[in-house]
Amino acid sequence: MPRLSSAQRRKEILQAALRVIQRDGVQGATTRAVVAEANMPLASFHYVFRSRDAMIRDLIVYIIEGEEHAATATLSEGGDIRGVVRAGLQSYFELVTAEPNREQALFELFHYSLRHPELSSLARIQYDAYHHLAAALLITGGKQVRVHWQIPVEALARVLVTFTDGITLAWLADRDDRAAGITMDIAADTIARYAAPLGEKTPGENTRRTTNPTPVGLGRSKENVA
Amino acid sequence: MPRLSSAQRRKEILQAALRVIQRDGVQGATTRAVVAEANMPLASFHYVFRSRDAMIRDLIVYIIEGEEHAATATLSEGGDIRGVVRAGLQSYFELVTAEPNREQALFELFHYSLRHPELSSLARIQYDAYHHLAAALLITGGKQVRVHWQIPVEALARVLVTFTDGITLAWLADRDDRAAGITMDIAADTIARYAAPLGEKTPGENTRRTTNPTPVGLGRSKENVA
DNA sequence: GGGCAACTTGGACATTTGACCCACTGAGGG
DNA sequence: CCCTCAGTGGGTCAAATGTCCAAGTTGCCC
Repeated sequence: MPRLSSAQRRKEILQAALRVIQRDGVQGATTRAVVAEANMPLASFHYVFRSRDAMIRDLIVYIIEGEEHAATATLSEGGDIRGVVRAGLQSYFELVTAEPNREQALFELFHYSLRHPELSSLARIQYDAYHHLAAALLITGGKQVRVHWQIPVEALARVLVTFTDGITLAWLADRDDRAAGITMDIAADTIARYAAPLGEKTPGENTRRTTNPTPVGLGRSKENVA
Repeated sequence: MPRLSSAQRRKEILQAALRVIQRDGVQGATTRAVVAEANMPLASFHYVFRSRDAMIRDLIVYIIEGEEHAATATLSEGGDIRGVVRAGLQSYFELVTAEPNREQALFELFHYSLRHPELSSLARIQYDAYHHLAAALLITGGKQVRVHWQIPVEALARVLVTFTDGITLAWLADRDDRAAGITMDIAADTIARYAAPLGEKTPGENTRRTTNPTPVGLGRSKENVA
């Protein structure tokens, strides 16, 4: 076994752990399984990580960081906003079907975070990252086809993430590509409905746009929990 | 310890197991933890269930059956369709906030099913149940305010489940009631958009309805996996 | 070249956990 | 009254698992 820096070894262990979790789930990611996947002696594990829990924690952080990098390339060019959104959803979906185990792993890690109070902040961070990413995509996508959003992008971003989560879960359950496609059609319609050409004033009613969506944000809602 | 029928004992163990899972997660539902929760000797467990895995399997079935019963009472009366849908979402959401651990437990059990090939059929059954339930709600809800659905209810039902899943996940992560409310507003708009007054022909364009939603189901989609 | 810090590793240990076993109890039918 | 059988008790086993230590080894700085 070659001599490695702690940082390098740490990274290799994390990557091995992710592979194991994709294959066998979070439960399967025992210290022994991970070091076997990484081709290391068991003792190397605790040289780098204080405990298995600490490793999982670092893994989640590591994944979140990686997540933010990727996925900005899903934007197609040209067309109308509905088409852009639909294409973005499609390319996300193809990622899911190509690597379903990866998505499962992310969900499991998410629920793992929720279960462990000391990690629950990571669950929030994970979703904040998703929401920011979605908002960024909406903004650049909107600019690309010269529309603006009629409601705060944060709200729309949340809707987008809601769709991707829901679509992914249902597909993981029944692997029904066609049904997922239909849901994505509707999702694209829904998002596109809140776009308006850039020059247009907010409640513009001229072109082929629809009647104004019901004002949003006035729903009865309880207090926001800290 | 009173003498019980096998069926009764089975049920008590399953309920205890669910309580344990809500509290400590699927991992925490060891045979010993479950029988402790149920106030039974360990031997009773293996008297009723062949193995822990068999118990988990039965538990999932048990929960799915219970799920189908409940939740039909979430329909409010009167108003427009958008209001009915919104109110239904709200009452679902209040269920989630009241018992977040229950939802977490359901998700974890779902992912547990996905991980174990011999249980993966249960994952599909679980979502089929959700989709049927949602379709039934849409149908009765639609009748109540005298509208029909312009696209197959199966598709809309899937969208509804997509929303509830996504909303639940995001809320579990950040506990943001207000954001969830906004997403529900949009969800209600989205669903309501595919409703039309009962007398009206399909592509009716008279009242304050919007332009026709983009035809759905023509999206590019790959083959449907068995 | 010596020394020191960083790194590596082969075991070992305590716990937890699923599963099982076998003798025992008691209620109810014959 | 006896006998069957559901249910109990408590102990045992083997496997899996997280954690740790103390003895090695390597490379680099003085």
